[in-house]
Amino acid sequence: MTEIDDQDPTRQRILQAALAIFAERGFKAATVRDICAQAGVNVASVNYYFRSKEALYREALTHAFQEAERKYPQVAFADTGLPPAERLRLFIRTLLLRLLDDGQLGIHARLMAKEIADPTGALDFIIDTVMQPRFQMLRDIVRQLTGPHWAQADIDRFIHNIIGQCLVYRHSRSMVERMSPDIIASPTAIDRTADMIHQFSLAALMRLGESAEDRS
Amino acid sequence: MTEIDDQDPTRQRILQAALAIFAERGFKAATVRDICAQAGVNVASVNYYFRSKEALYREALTHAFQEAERKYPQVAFADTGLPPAERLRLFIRTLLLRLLDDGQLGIHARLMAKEIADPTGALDFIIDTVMQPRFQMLRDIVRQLTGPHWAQADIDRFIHNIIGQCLVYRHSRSMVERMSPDIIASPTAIDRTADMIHQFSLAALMRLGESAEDRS
DNA sequence: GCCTATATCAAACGACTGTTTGAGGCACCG
DNA sequence: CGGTGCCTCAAACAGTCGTTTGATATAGGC
Repeated sequence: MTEIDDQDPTRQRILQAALAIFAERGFKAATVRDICAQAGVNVASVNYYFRSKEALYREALTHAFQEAERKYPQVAFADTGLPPAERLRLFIRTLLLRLLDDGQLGIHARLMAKEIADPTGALDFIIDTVMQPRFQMLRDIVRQLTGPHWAQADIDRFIHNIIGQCLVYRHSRSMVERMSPDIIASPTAIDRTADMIHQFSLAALMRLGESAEDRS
Repeated sequence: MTEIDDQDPTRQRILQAALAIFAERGFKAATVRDICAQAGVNVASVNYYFRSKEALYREALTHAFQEAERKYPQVAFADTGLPPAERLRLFIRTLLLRLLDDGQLGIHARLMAKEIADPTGALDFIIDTVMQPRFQMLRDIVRQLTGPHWAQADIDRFIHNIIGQCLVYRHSRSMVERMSPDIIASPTAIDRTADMIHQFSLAALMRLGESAEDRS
């Protein structure tokens, strides 16, 4: 929180507060007044430094992405030298930990999840430039694990299945905590959950790969 | 829409309109004026027939649940005479179809998804009376498929994984449609998607069951 | 000292929200 | 006919939202 010391502290303070509140409540439910209260500045400051709430939101999104890429690059996941099962494990683990981390680390993952659940159109360009290549990488990994016998549409279905297993712990967190209070209560439990998603998905992909091979 | 002809048509019209709009936008984003406009009644009618927007929401939720149970009971899923793999298939298929159905059939599933994603506390009692037994049934099914070697917490993780695979197609619909435009575009494609979630989950559970057996 | 640009502030604006009000319409009953 | 209860309506209410305004303070150049 106190890492950036620009020549413009109040602007940065607004940006940091906006990140936290947008990530927590989404674009529409977040209010300019709450952001300014958390930043300790006047309400008019948002429209002074940024032109509008929407422009602040866009800038917060791109800022969060650049910071995340700079500080926590998905380098291991992108390393094509690693075995595909290990790359899948790293992807799942990183995604889940970020989705459930309430601190600085998870902000951009939670922003993305909110934006995807209730799109404002503000980060279509981020989706095209960041998510598309990442999705393509998942396509390669999954295809390596299942073999060449599945259609592209089914490979994509597998990917959405895997991502969905991670997202459910954020989008349906209230339900998860009510039905199974222990499984995301501690860092150890979250680790185990990430591991289980990986084992679950890997087991599915390998068995489906084998059964598809049999049919050929 | 024109199935219920009570002695009180306008009250029913409000309820129907509320169901559609609440399911589409969630409690907070839905406005009383939009509901009344869709129902073709005055704005004051909501507070006349129901006491408040929140009371209307509660009544809409319970009404949706009773209607869904009456018209489309999860009877096949609950049939313990069926093999567990088939019961799992029916559960996944029914859930996904309801989540993606924009008509009357899917309203209560989409209402639930919205409520779980952004809880108002209005249906805690529904969760306890309806979801808990259903979740317990899933526990039995999954345990039958994996064998007795997994801890209860991990069984629960598998269940959330399965549910998450279905929910992602609603919560992240915009992302799914952007990355893979074809996989939920038609009823045929949705059928295939439901089938793939089932195959994916079944393969995972069986393989994890075998590997756990080996270790014992 | 004077001027200008930048920054901050309380206050207000207009649009929206859920809710309340009070006047009226209408059917029914004595 | 007069009255009673149920319903519907436009209008207004109080609150919140994002945004704008105009005043005020401060710092730097000449």
